[in-house]
Amino acid sequence: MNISNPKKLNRSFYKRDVLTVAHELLGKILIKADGPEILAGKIVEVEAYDGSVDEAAHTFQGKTKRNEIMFGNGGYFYVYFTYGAHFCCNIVTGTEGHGTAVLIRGVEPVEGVERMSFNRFGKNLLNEAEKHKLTNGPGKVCQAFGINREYYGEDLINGRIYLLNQRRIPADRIVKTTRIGIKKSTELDWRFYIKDNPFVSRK
DNA sequence: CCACGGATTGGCT
DNA sequence: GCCAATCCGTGGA
Repeated sequence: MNISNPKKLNRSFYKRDVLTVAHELLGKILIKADGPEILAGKIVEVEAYDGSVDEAAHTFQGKTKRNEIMFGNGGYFYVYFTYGAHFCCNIVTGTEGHGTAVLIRGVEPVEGVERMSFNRFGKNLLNEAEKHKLTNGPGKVCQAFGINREYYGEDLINGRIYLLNQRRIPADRIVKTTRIGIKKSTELDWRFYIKDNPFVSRK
């Protein structure tokens, strides 16, 4: 594993402003350690959501059973089900009462590629040319990692899912654009991705 | 109870 | 590029 500084991110990292955390999440390693097998991937694409100003956020219309984890402290996992088929996972940010989170839209596999391929396609990937299809999208990341509603509310400091610190991606390697797949608050440039990385869902 | 539509994906034109 | 598939959370009656 190509990890230079394998230290778990702590609570204070997540409790900051959602846009700051979104930026800094790029390049960090997402780990799922549930049982003997480790799955790991470098975060390459994210989107920020903030219910206080952002109509596209699930928290915009107040607290419900589905979104309540987003209103708690940062450093927890918000997993939701959508389009009758897909799970998407988010990193909750901020402090108590802030309905903010960062959607993980793309990761570059670091460890457990075989398992990810099996989770996605039911078989081992054959060609290098298709490898990017493993995890270049929010639903794909969850399917590859086996993330479902069982992980709703997982504590990223003491749980089966956590992040490892890595050097910050330089600003000139980060692209900032509008978010994908939403109909409201489309003017906000709250999507961030690592330039030229093949595991970004789209330009 | 019922209707609506979604932070997506993959297949087909 | 377009569009159907397919649950279920949410809100209103």
